[in-house]
Amino acid sequence: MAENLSRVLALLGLLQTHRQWRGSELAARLEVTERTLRRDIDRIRELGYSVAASRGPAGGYRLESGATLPPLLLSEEEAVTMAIGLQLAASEGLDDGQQTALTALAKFEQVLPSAARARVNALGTSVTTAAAGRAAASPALLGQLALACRDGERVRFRYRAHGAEETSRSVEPSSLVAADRGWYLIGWDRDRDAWRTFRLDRISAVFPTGVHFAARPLPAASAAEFLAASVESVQSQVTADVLLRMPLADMREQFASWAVGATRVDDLTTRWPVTARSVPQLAGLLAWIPPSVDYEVVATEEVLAQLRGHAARMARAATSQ
Amino acid sequence: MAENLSRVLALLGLLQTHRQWRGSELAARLEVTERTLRRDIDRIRELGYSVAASRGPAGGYRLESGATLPPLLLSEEEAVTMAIGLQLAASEGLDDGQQTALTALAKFEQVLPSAARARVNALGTSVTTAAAGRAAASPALLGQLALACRDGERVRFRYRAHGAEETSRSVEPSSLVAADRGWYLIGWDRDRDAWRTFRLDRISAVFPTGVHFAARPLPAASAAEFLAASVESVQSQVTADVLLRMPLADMREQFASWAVGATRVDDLTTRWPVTARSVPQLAGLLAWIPPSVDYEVVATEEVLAQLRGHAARMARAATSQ
DNA sequence: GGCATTCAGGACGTTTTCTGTCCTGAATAG
DNA sequence: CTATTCAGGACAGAAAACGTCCTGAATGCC
Repeated sequence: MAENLSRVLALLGLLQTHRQWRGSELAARLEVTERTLRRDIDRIRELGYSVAASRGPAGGYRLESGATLPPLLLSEEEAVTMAIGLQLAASEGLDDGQQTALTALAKFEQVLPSAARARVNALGTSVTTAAAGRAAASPALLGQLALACRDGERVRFRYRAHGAEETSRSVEPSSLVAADRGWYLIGWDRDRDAWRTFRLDRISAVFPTGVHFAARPLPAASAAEFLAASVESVQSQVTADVLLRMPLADMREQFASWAVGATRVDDLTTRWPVTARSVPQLAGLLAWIPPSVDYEVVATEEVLAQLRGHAARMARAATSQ
Repeated sequence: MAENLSRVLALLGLLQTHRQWRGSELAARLEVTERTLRRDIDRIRELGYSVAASRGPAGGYRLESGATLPPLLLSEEEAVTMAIGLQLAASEGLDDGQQTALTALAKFEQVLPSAARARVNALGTSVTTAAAGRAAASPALLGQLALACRDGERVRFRYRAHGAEETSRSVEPSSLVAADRGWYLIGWDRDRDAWRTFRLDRISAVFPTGVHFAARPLPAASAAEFLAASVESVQSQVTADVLLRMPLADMREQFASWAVGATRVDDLTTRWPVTARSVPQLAGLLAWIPPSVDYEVVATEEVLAQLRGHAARMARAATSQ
C-alpha cells in the first residue's frame, strides 16, 4: 500500500493551507500517532522542503520557504485561477517569462480535470480580453498549441489566411510568440516544406496527430526574420515624458506605485517618464490621469502626431447625438 | 529512508515535463528496475491520479487529466511566472477568482524560495503597473497581507492617512478588496476598536505579530457599508456602443477575439458594445481602434462629456513644442 | 521560579512493505 | 510475423514503518 505516500502528500497539503499547525492536530487528521507524524515531518525535511517548528504553547509546524519549491497541492478553484493567471502573464508579454509561462501552462493543460478546463476557458476569455491591448487568443487553443510545441507533436488545423479560403495545414509547431497584435505560432508547414507563421485567431479545428517529430532547428536566416517580425513588435517601445501640472507630492499620493521614476520639475510640475509598447497603450495610460490634472507630453513628433490624431478622433466620436 | 517517496515525487515531476515517457527511460532516470517503476506507476494511480499507458512501439506512460489535480512540481522559473500571473489575475479583478487568487498567492508567499521571491517583486511591479488601469500594490505587501488574512494573524504596520501624520496600527486583517483606484485592506483596528479600511499604498513597514485572533464577523451594517464602498466601485460598469466606420467582416478580421458581440448596422458600419469598469478604461480601449478607422460613441451624456474632456486634454498635451 | 504545553528523538519488537530477479501474457505497429 | 512495450504473479531477503514507552529541552504564562 502507498498509505505512506498518500499520507505525506496529505500532510504537505495541510501545511499549505494554514500557516501553522499543532502536531497533535495534524496527527489526528492523518490518523496516526504523533511519533509517526514527527517521522513524516522528518521525511518532508529530507526531501529538501523546510518545515520549521516552534515549541511551547502556540508552537507548531509551518512550511517555510526553502531551497526548492515543494509540490503544490491546489484546489480546483486555485488551479483555475492559476491557469488564467498564467495566460495573463503570457499574453501580457512578460518578456522574460513568456516561454516559461507556456511550459507551465502546458503542465496544467495536461492534467487539468475537464470541468476545471471548461471554467478556465469561460473565465479566461473574458478576463484576458478585458485586460490588455492585445487581442486575446482562446485559452483552449493556446493551451493545446503550447502542449504540442513542448512535446514536439505534429498538429493539423484549419487556417484561413488573409482574404483566402480556409485550408487544412499539417504543421510541426516550434514556438508561440506574443506580438503586439496577437499571438503567432511558428512552425514548419509540412505541405509547403517551409517555415511559416500562423495567427492564432485564424486557426481553428486543431487536432493533435499523436505523431512526434524531431526538432528541426530554425535556420539562422529565417529565424532572424521570424524573430524580427515578432520580437521587434514585442520589444519596440514608445517612451515619453509626461509633464503633469501637479506637485510631485500630490502625484505620489494619487498615482501611488504608478509614480515610479517621477521627478520634480518645479513646485507645480512633475515629470513622469512613461514607457509603453505602443502608442495605443501609451494613450491608454494617459487616460488614467485624473480629469482635474492638466498635462503635456514630450515625445517624438511621430508619437505626438498619433496622439493628436487619436484625440481628435475621440473628440469627434464623443459628440452628443 | 524516504527514498521511496522522493522517487515517486520525481516520477510525477518527470511525467509533468513531457507528455509521454517510455518505461525503460523512466526506470533509468530513477535508477530502479522496470518492475519497480511499474509499481511506482501503480502507486500514483492508487493516489487517484490517472496515468495512461499504451503498448507496443511508440508506447509509454502519460499523465492524464483525471478527477483531481496531481501535485504540481514547478521549476523556480515557472513558479516566478505563475506568481506574477496570479498578481495580475488578482489585480485585474478576476471577479470570480479574486479571493482564490489571493489564497493561491498566499501559498506561494509561504514557500517561495527567497531568490525567487526577489525576482517576483522585481518583475511583478513592472508588469502589473504597465498592465492595467489600477494602481498596483506592491506584490510583496499583497502577498504578506493575503497570508495574514488567510491565517487570521494580527499585523502591525505604519499607516499614513490622507493628509495626516504616519501612525502605527495594530490590525486584525479580514480581507483584501480590489477597488478601481487600488487595493484596500479591511480589518479590525485594535486601537480604535472599530472596522477600518486601509489603502494598501499608504501602508508601510508591515510586520506580522505571530498572534492569532478569532475571526470577528463583520457586522451586517458595516459589512454592507464596506462592501458597498468597495464592491460598488468594482462592479460599477460603464457601457457604451461604439459605431465603427468599417464592415463587420473587416472588424472581425482586425479585432479578432475582441470583436465579441459586434453586430452589423449597414455595409459600412458596425456596432460594437463595450463595457468597462470606468471611463478611463473605456478610453483606454478606444485607443486600440486602428487609426484609419473612424468611429462614434453612443453612451450617456456624462460618459461622453468625460471622453470629450479627456480628448481635449490629450490634444492640448500633445501639441508639438 | 514553577508548570503546562509542545516539539525532539532514542530504543525495541512486530508487522508490513519494498525491491530485484525471475517468469508468462497480452497488446500494438510495421 | 516479429520486435517492442506494458502488465503483473511469485518468491525471498532486506529494509522500513509503526506504535509504545521514555527522557530532554525549549517556550509562554501565571
